[in-house]
Amino acid sequence: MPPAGKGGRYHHGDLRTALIETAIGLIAERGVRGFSVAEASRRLGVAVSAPYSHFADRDQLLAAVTVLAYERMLAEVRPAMDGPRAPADRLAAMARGYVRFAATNRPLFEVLYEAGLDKASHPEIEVAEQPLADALLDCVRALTGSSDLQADGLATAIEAAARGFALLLLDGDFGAGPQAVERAAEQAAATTMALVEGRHLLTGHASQQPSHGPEGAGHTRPPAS
Amino acid sequence: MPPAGKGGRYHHGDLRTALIETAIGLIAERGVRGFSVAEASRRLGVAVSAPYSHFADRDQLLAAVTVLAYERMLAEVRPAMDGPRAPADRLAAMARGYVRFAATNRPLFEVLYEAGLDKASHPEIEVAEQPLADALLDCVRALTGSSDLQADGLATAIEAAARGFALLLLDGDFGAGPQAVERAAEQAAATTMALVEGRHLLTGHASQQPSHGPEGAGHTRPPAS
DNA sequence: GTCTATACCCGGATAGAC
DNA sequence: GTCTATCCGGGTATAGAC
Repeated sequence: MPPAGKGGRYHHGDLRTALIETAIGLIAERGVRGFSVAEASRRLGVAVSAPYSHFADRDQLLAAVTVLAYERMLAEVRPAMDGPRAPADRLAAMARGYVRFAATNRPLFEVLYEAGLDKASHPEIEVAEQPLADALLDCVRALTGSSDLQADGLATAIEAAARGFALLLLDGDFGAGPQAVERAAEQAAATTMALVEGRHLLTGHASQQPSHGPEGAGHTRPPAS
Repeated sequence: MPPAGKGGRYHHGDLRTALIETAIGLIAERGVRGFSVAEASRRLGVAVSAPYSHFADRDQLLAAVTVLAYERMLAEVRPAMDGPRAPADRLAAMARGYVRFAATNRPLFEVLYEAGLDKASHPEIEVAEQPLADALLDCVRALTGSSDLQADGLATAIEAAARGFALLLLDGDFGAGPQAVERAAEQAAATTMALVEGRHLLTGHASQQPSHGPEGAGHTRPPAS
């Protein structure tokens, strides 16, 4: 998205898009918590009030970034599913892609889990998330046959491991640089293969029915929205 | 600790400790990002400046909470290591304990990974962290014999998976309530067993030598400190 | 050790002109 | 759609009195 129209003037260009891009850069530098609409405005040379013509509030802007993040992640992971490989290899490739995505799109990965958005108030996010979840489940089911119980357990274990590897990588536990990324990605892939091999041990199931209701215990926190 | 009416200064036996406890409660309600020294002071009925007699700044207070978090986590995980079980079972029990700790000490778990503290400026944190890392490695090595390469790979995979399960649980992906905690903990344990079984596939190694140096790539972010 | 008071900075969000 | 101006709230941290 080049600054549309009049050379570099956002005033009549696509400020909405520019805000999203700038937000990503800002998050890369300061983290989601350090992101502010005011600072984004300053960087774009517009008034601090300008963004509010495009987003109702700060959270709406972050939600838009989140949707973009899921789209890009899907783009990074999808190639893994289209190869003619065996299901197990496809799963390993998805894990690899997930970790690579986290490393090469740090701010986008970060916004997914640290924006603190209330999913109920931002339905677009769940929509954008769905294809990824489906892709994983499809792939797992191709492997476990009709055993839905085992499929859920395996899918959750793979998801947990991949996310864990991504976080360890971003925390610097693998060192820095491109080799670190590849080490982490390969290890995530290998872990996935190991989980596939030992999948007979994973009988548990993760999520309930989408029972969106106020439930029993746990201290829940009021959403940031 | 009710604010003694008005204007009356009243003496805590130990404001420092009270601040740490209050911080935990505050983090439970608002998250690390929502924690502020000012609010903690208000809750304790002391002046906003009082905490600065005990902590140089906000980060020092959070660092103290972090140290406490590692101590409590160690207390929750250690029993898993003392049982007379086989190494594999001990590892599974550690994973189970880790997930349970995350669920029953949410704010402490949160502060570990979201406080955004610069570890270099808070050496106490690394000290408190060490026993945990050692415990895991010892346990893994009892299993893999002298193959340090495989030991590292397995330890990292277990750590990644456990952390992933803990996060999925806290995100609500397992539902709510005590049964959700147990489901997640059991699945983390089962996943650990599966990883042990398939450990021959995990050859990668995670962290370099503790080469604490400014390294190559990656966009690092200036510490919050 | 704790108080009062203060200086200073930042962010979100709105009203109304253009 | 964007600007200017403004209100409002919040946090960090320090100085100096008690």
